[in-house]
Amino acid sequence: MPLACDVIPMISDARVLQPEFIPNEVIHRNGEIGAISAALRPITRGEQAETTILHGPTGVGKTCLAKYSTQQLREEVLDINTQHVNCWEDHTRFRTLHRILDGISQTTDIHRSSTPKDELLERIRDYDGPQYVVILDEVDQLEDKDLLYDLYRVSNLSLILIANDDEEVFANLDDRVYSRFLSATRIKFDPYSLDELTAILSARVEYGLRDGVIDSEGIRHIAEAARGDARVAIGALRTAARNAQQEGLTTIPMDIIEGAVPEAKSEVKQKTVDKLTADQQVLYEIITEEGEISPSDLYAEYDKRVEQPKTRRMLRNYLSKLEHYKLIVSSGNTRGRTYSTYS
DNA sequence: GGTCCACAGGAAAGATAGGGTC
DNA sequence: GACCCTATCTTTCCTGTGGACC
Repeated sequence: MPLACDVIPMISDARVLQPEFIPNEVIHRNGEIGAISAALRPITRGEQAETTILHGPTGVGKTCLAKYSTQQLREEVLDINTQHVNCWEDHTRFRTLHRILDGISQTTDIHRSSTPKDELLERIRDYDGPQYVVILDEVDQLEDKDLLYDLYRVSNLSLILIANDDEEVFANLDDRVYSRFLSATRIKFDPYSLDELTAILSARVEYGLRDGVIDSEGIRHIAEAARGDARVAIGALRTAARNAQQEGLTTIPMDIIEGAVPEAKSEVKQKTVDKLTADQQVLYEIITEEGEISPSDLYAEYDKRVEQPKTRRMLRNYLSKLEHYKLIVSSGNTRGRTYSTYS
């Protein structure tokens, strides 16, 4: 086996293997791209775009396509602003508004402690610059859904909303807000088929790895194991390439590919776990260890492990968050309820 | 059928943290 | 440094639901 220092690096462009990479050409989503472009087209005439809702399971390219479409728009329209807001991280009204203002450089004199959130909205309302496209990713995590109504009414501002389940987003909206979004363009994203995922991976291999590093059988194996989730597939490809390179190999053998798939799935899950608070992580840890556990046992075990335990009500909030992000799953009602890990 | 109890989740109030102003 | 204001987090209180038991 050649030493690592003797071999040419197999990764020619690591950016291509990153989950946040937006390719120059998106394949197998022509229908969805067309629908988003049509919704955004009014912007080319200086008008507000139609509100667009992208929904579907994780890893099907919703965020990628939203960003890709706004990039394409930037090439067509000289004067335009865009901003991506992750509502998991910026889930409060203040933070979301702050992030939106950040996209038009209006946050230098805004302070959490002294600027009322009403003033943030006023600033956005007063915005009279070029058309502004805001992508609200994971919009179902937004605490104050009335904000959608407020943003909807801002001229020069167009919304692209991204969620796993569009019904969940609008389930608890009052009629006034709900009616505004009835006419929005809704685009459903289905999981990629095996052939589609294979083609996506092949494109990444072509631009990200040196020739002959991985064969078509290896690519197809990753695509099969990813089960329609491009995020897992690209992660597995990245992991396999990295592991093979660390071993000083010039190609990626099948045993490394097979090991990379569960590792990539674990990495995807770990990224979500890392975003949890310490208390949320303790709950997740207990459920992972126990496999299946009743609420009362879970609360008791949590109390044992934490110095300053939160109230049961707070833990229920945490648990619903864990469930929403498919880290855990609950089954049964009232007394028969249990929590278990998501498989 | 009535009662009890575990549980989920909404609403409102309280506590806390961070930063500005004087 | 004390006070004030604000966003955010947490707790408290409450209601509704559904299974278990008599």
